[in-house]
Amino acid sequence: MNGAIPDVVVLRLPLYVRALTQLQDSGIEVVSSHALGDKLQITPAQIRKDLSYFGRFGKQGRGYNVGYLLQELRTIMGLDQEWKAALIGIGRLGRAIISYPGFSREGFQVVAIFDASPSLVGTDLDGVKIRAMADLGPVIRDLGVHIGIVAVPEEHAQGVVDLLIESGVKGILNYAPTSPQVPEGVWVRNIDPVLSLQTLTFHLKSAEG
Amino acid sequence: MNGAIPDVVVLRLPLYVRALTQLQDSGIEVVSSHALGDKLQITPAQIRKDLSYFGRFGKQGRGYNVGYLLQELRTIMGLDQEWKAALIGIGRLGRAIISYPGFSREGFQVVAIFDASPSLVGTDLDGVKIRAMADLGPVIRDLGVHIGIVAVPEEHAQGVVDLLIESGVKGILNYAPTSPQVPEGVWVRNIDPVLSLQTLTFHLKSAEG
DNA sequence: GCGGGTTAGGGCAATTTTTCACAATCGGCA
DNA sequence: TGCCGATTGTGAAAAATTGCCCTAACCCGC
Repeated sequence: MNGAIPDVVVLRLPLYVRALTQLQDSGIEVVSSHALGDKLQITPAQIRKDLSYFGRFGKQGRGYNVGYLLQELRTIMGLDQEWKAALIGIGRLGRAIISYPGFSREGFQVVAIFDASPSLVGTDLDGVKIRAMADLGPVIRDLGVHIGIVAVPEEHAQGVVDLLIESGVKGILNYAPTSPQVPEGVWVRNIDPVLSLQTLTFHLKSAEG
Repeated sequence: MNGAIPDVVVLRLPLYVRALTQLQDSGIEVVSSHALGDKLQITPAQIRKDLSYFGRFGKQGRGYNVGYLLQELRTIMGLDQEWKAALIGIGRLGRAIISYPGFSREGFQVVAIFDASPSLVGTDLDGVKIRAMADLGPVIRDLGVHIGIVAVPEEHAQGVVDLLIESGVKGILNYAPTSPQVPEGVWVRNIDPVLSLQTLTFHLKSAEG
């Protein structure tokens, strides 16, 4: 076993956490790879293989203890700690993001907001001060921000990403409709519902024809 | 060559369309697989192989004509037509979705909104009437809705998905934090920024330790 | 305690996906 | 016109991912 975990596996881990949390909320204490697979439409073998990258969490003849596995996975993924994020761009999209309760509920706290518009800088939003882009580097370092959430127009996205990386940020959640280039050691996840819709239409069109 | 296109390929097609559109807007008329790969951080070989599933669009020694390839890809993906979507759930998230201009700009039109709250039913939002859940089936069939956008709380998501499928919808964009189960022939794409953040923290944690 | 039924873990095979390598072809230029 | 550098398209190789299957372990009921 070498230390590297395939990215396809990493992408599935949050699904496991989410499903296990649902099971826990329903009062279910034990789950088999088969039952979990049914829930997620993933084969039991794949779930067992994925988990085996990190250790042995199950018991033969019984399955996995939901609470235990959940706790282990949360630790593995670093979800047992708070993560500080900075939001860049507070237009319509940025406002929707900041008012979305899901982030803080899951341990992601937006501790700083940046925007290029001078009229907004200095005002407050949900108790977080809106700051000037020029202050991005120092503020991110002072506050110990781990993650940048990019919600600026496409044409500014790469510049903002570069700034974030320069300031030491290693993880970026990008809502701009573009694929930012980043160096080794920086991770980006892109959120673009339009791309998802477009993969849907491909299938819809294929099914019709 | 059999007709089935791997899903990994389908997931990349919209990236190509997006990048080509950017190139076109910059007035660039020809692009090589290498240049396109640089932009998207995809290897040139992979781009060529992906495109070769659908035909031969390039010229040796020169590359791809941006406008031509874009048009071909848009046709292949069905982006040369309008797609009708129904939004289910008009809470905070649903409002953000309806006010997002990116959908209509890309040819996706929200022609119906449904919500379970009686106080909202009958009112208007951006010129689209909010309707009762009980009307979902008939309205979807009457209006010829292709895609359902699910923005209801997690506990209602599966039920709404089932309703949509029953009404003949074959493509679903799901914003609820859960993995709905669907039969063969129905396609779902899930949007959950929290999952993306959690894959980021895994890498961030690994990099630190 | 014992036996039957169940299920994890892990090696290995099958499949899928990516990358390589090269012949064929194109445009431009002398 | 004919050569040269560049780039595609594609079969084959390599790598990655998934699925299969068997063994060992565990629970439960008796």
